[in-house]
Amino acid sequence: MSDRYELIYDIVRSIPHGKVTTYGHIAAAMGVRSGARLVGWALNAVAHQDRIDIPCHRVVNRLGELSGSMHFETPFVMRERLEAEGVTFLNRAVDLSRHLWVPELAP
DNA sequence: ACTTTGACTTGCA
DNA sequence: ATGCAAGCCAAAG
Repeated sequence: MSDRYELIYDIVRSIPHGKVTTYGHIAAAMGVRSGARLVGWALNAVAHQDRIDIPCHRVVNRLGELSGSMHFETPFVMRERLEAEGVTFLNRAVDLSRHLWVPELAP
């Protein structure tokens, strides 16, 4: 497990309640140019492991779509969780203009 | 050790 | 506006 993973976990865990962020922003926050795929891998590893303390449902792609929803038990649980937190949806994507949260740069 | 793929993003055609 | 290709890091075959 690399340090980048821990950094990803830390950032994802830092997402405020009712907010969402994107893979690209997380990757950019951790200093990687386009490590968005790493974020996806990290979350996948997280989902497969016991790191359920990480709100992976608050991580969406740049369009606000729940790309990872299909990796949950059911594609609906992710959206329901977000809606339960007060996140509004525009059709199939999160209203990023209202709920997008940009992580701070981590040195 | 090398190749392929993935919960992504950006750029060019 | 839509489609294909490249770039990035890490894990699995």
